[in-house]
Amino acid sequence: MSKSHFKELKRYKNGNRSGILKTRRGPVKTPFFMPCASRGSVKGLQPSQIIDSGTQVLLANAYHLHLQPGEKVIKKLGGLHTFSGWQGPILTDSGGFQVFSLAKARKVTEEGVYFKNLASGGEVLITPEESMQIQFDLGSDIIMAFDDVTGLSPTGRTRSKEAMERTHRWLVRCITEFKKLTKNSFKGRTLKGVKGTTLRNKPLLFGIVQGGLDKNLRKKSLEFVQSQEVDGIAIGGLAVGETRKEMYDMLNFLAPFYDPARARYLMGVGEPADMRYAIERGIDIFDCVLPTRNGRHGQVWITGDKRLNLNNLKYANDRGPIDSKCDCHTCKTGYSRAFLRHLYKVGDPLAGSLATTHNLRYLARLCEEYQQT
RNA sequence: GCUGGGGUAGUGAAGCGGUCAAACACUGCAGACUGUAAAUCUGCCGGCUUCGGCCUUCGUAGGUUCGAAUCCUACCCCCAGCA
Repeated sequence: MSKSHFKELKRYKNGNRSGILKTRRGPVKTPFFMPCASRGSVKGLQPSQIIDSGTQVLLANAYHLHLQPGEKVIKKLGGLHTFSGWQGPILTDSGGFQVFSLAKARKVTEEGVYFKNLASGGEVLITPEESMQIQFDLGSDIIMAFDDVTGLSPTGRTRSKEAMERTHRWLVRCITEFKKLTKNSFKGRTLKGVKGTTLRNKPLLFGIVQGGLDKNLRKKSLEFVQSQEVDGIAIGGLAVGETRKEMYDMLNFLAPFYDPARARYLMGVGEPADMRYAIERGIDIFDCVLPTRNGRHGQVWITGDKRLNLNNLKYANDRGPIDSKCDCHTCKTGYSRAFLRHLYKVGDPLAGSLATTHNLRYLARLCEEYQQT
């Protein structure tokens, strides 16, 4: 970390702030939401459509891209931006979340995590160092530390301390490897592919706070991560089975302790009400599968953070748009709820694309309400 | 017209004397989804229900039997082959 890559433009009384995160692919207004493009694409959408939604940054996944098609292939083909056609900033997740989501098929050791490749049956070891290498090869603009994520369902809260401590040890290893990988990345050098712009060629590195639902652990973890050479602070290990109240309590608790000079990223959260709550407690960045997955499954948000299931029979004759107050491409074009329902019923993937477009716009607009203009 | 095969819930399709309101699949209806093993998964899907059951169904009409979607008879349709 040379100097701060985050500029706070305005801080409001109730805790939220707006700012600019400077990435090597350009500045990004905060708060912002990143859709998941785990395997390189936001399912069903082209980059132009993603841009239209007001989306600034995508999230891709080191684990999934490592398995298929492999970071070496992507690197050879010019990096993930060239490969996928998305020229904006990309944040890559480290594979840490898969320690949780693929818990049935993995073994955690101090060295790293052994994952069973559920497609091929083989075993893959991801270490903190390898995660850094994968993300670096992909051409990530914001690299996430490799962490140990545990669930917080009522019966699965026993590993928080161990996971936090390992996450800290791994963070130190991540930083060492990150420095090694980026020692030839220069400030002020023009990045290939971004014409006419002079940007730093070095990606950012974010550390991740763990600690489960234990406030002492969380505070310790936050202090540890903030003591390290990281460009941003991520809150990990929330929205993984705990109650909404428990998550809110933690966000409230942590709010006073953040370093104002660094961006704060609440990982995995994307329910509008949760985002508002978090933004008002100082969070700048979000990602979540909800707008994309729910969109494919027929659920969309409408004004008031309410959900609507477009598969429902009651929309069969509804000639109105998803949300008459919405300025997304789907609503503005005039696609009716009836037509969208029909597309879901006949299994046309256009339904998912149109709904995803709407949902992404909904979250982007939510963030824009808080951004300094 | 003859010979053979067949008609089962919205569709396809099991069942071939009792444990059948009837497997399974699809469709239909509803729900879930928070750093994507997810265009996936779960529930319901004859009618009524105080959720314990009750009632009406397996082409139609009769019959055999304690008991039939399952056996017999007649009839009505469909399909294949022969005329």
